[in-house]
Amino acid sequence: MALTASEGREPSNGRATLQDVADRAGVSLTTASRVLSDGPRRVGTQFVTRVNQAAAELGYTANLQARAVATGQSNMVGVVVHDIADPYFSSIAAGLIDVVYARQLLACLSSTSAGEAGEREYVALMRAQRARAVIIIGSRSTDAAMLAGLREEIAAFTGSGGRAACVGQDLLGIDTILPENAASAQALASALVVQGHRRFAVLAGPRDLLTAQDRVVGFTAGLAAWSVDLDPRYVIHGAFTRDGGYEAMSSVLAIAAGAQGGGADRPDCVFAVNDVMAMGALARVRAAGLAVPADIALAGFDDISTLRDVYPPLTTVRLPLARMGEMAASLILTDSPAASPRVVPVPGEVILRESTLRPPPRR
Amino acid sequence: MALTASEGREPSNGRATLQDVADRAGVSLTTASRVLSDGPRRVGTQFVTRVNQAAAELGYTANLQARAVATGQSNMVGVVVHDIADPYFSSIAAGLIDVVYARQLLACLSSTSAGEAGEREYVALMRAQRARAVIIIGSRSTDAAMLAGLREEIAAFTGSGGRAACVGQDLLGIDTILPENAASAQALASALVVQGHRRFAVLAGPRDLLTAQDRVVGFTAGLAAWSVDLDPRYVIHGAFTRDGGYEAMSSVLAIAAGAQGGGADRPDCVFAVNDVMAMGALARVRAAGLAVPADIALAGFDDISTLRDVYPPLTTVRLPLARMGEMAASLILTDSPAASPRVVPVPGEVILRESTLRPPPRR
DNA sequence: CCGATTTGGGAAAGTGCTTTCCAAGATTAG
DNA sequence: CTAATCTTGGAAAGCACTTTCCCAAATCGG
Repeated sequence: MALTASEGREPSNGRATLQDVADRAGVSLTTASRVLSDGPRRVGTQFVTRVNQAAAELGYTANLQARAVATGQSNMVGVVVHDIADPYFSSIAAGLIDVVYARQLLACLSSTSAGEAGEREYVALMRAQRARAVIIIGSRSTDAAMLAGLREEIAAFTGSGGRAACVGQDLLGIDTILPENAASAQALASALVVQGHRRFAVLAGPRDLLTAQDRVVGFTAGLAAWSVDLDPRYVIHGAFTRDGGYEAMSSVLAIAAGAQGGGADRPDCVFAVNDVMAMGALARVRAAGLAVPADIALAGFDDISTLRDVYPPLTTVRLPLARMGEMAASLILTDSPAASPRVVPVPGEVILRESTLRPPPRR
Repeated sequence: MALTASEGREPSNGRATLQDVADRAGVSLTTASRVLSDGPRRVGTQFVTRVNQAAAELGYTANLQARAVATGQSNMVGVVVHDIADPYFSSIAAGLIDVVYARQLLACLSSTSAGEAGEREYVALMRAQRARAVIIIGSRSTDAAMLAGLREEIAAFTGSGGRAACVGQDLLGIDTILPENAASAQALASALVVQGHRRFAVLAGPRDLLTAQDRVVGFTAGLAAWSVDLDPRYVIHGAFTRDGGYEAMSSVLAIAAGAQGGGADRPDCVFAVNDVMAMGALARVRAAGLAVPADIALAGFDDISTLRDVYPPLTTVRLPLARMGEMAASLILTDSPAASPRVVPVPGEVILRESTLRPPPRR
């Protein structure tokens, strides 16, 4: 009783402080700090053990926030993602987080899914947190005002010493991992033409989403290179989601049915600008009583791993998503920022599978 | 020239501090703080405007780390996830992050995928960060030592004022969102028996993963209720992944082929303890030249949204994943911890689709 | 064996913020 | 018209750390 009282109050609330450790070890705050924060300064062995023991007994853990304030540098990396439930984003994020965590840093995710202005807001938050870096994953829209706002916020962030990188479009003037959407879509188009397809439809995603745009443009160029026309009526815009793909496919079928010739005009190959949309389109095709690829061929983009075993196997463009996340993380974790923003192109790989196989000509 | 020099150095490095703002506004640090951190204390209007203007001119943003140190409470919530690229986890995380972010908090994700001791390590990190709460998503293994270590760390965390919750197994003695794995698997088993299936195989996942265990146990119980035997040879353990499902299905086919009767013994229905494994199994079945459900029926668990359009549509158990994430977040964001840990059971819904349809008897 | 250098502990000054406490001036009540 | 209360600005004391600076003791070279 008397002993515990005189020994000074151990913080039973659980929040042991460095001072508590120092007191218990009978050393100065300074010494305790030196022992527990592996700095360059050496401390005598008997003190080291005493401090360590005291820390262990008190269950002490350094307050990293306070440390960050004192040292002026934090261990936080912000990750801006539209929708972490989307396999595209979550795959990239997974690669990213692995690298970040391996470097003893802390990855904080935003969910911008709700508000679109959320990106900017989150970067601002990261600045307030004095985060070490921020990584923005995902496609930029073409909304100039929003883009300008985001750029401004990023400038403020980097201006106050933070690093920034982006996976997607090279629009922010920062280090960027840039999937070659257009080139890959073009290659895909070529491959499909070679397979024998001629009448195409494109489920083009949102009109203002650059990634989607690039893929459409590349695809169109690929067709053009083979002198294959793409009927503009068959470029259907919609959401970048499963339902978007479903709806857009509905439109394709409706247009085909409405055209003279009673459907003879129907495209023989549909390109959905991402795999998730392709799945929606597939569902719609089946709902119409048609089969892929027998009645209509279908191709996607991204090669989402969860969808690699679907039937029919989906022709698509493989992007090394996890690798892209790792690359982004590596970019901002290099010692010093490059003089000018680096842009790392990431090629996609056309993967031809059954979903675009030309059916043998009917006898 | 003279002016700028005499006015005092504006921090051109971008890191404006509250003191800078106060100086520029010609007020005390205290007043600036009161204006910029909406406390209860009122400040005269002319000072408010002056401080705000100064802050705007300097591009000042409060250092949240410092604020956290000063106030003693942070805005961080740690989320422990095995593999964010797994749609099961990412769906839960999405719901979680939405709620967390809506409450102006910061969600930090771990990636435990690498090391299994990572969970404990991350909780420790969260304690060091003085995080407000930690949420552990995912199945616990039965490794007693590891579990004890994690519990210990969580105790330290809650002991120092943090909140903790868990989505998955009720093993940590904290608030838990508990999917009714066993009951749902049991219901699934019943439904499958009603559909006419009799000879079952179970792709059981890792032996030491409780979620997997529960599903197996529930499924077995469901069969037993109908006096349907489950041949123990057909309970195949393996990884909780697509490849695990593929391998396990290989074993099933091998056993069936090896049995006397030349495959007549083959199960007519296979239950994979999660959807991702079911996809792997599906791939294996197809590789064997068999069809689902014509030759063999297949059921999964989770109803992963990305897989809702696969062919054949997968019989499964739907868990409201995003909702579960939201619930978990809500649990730890309530004002005060409950006296005893709350356990919120979440029922699953059996969803019968084509993958388990009994083929019409052959003529 | 003595001056020069190293070693290592501690006091104190930051780090960027909040919050308590104090003291003037402005209101209000009686 | 004075005493009692509000207001409201600022000085200073935290918060939990790191780090600089100082100084005593120990080591070392010649």
